[in-house]
Amino acid sequence: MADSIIDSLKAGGKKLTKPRQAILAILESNALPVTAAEVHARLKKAHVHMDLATVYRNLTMLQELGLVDPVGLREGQMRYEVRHGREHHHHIQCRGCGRIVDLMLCPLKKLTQLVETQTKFAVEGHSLEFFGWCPQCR
Amino acid sequence: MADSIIDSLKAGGKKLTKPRQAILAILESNALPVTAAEVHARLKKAHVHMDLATVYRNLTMLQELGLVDPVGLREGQMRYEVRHGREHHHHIQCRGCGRIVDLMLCPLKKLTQLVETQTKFAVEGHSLEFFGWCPQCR
DNA sequence: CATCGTGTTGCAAGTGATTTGCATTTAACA
DNA sequence: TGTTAAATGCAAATCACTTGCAACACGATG
Repeated sequence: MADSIIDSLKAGGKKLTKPRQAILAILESNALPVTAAEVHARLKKAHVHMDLATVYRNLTMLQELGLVDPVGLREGQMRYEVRHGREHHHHIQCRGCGRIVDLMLCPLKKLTQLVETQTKFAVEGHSLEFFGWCPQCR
Repeated sequence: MADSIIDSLKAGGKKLTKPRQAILAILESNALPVTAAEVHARLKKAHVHMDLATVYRNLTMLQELGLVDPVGLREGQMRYEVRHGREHHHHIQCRGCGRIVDLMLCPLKKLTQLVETQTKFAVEGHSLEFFGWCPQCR
């Protein structure tokens, strides 16, 4: 596991428990954002017994520490992906099969300033997701 | 109510029932996106009794017909707003008080083409929401 | 290495949003 | 006005997520 992750946990007064390591291992092995239920299922497949509540608690905590990013795709559930070692990016999801693909771009740096001027808000984040049809489902 | 809405309902084989009219009236009177529960509450305040399930069924149907747009702000519930008579736009929500402000801009026309080239998906829509702190909460 | 204090976990129960089955009603149109 | 498909109310169910609490496990310290 990356030192930066361990450092962040320590800085946040968090412990590096075995269940937590297992969750982080799953997250790090996944290129695409996963749901709590998916994390739970993959742990089970790896013969790691863990309560779903523990998965949720950890995902929430990791998000608060800024170690994972939430990804909302209007699915009725949240997805999460590790931030460590990856560029800030967005996603596109197929309306047919649900397949998710990373978009290695973010056009919103300039726009953020415009939004701040326009609204007087201090912008802290944004979500940008695309929906469409993948080549197979088209 | 706008003719275009009535036409769309008819084209979709939908009826213009009284409950449905009441829901559309609420939606049209709201500049900002509302939740199903909010619609239900405003109906109640206007002494219109209606089951929450009916509200949900109508919002889903109106979304399928493209008459309302879903707005996901990571609140654990969906919001909806009428599309009729309004420019395509996005939102910003305050992390402090939850206040939502319309952003009358969308920088994504060019980007959509880039995404299509990059992924071979046929892009059909996108969600773009900002989060931050409003002047009062800062 | 034993101890202690705080963070963590499992389990079970609880929420809150959204959906569904079904009997009854209603809009649209012949 | 009769017919029929769509729509509604009601109650129950589902689903994602959260919470209370007792037992447990890091990791700092002696």
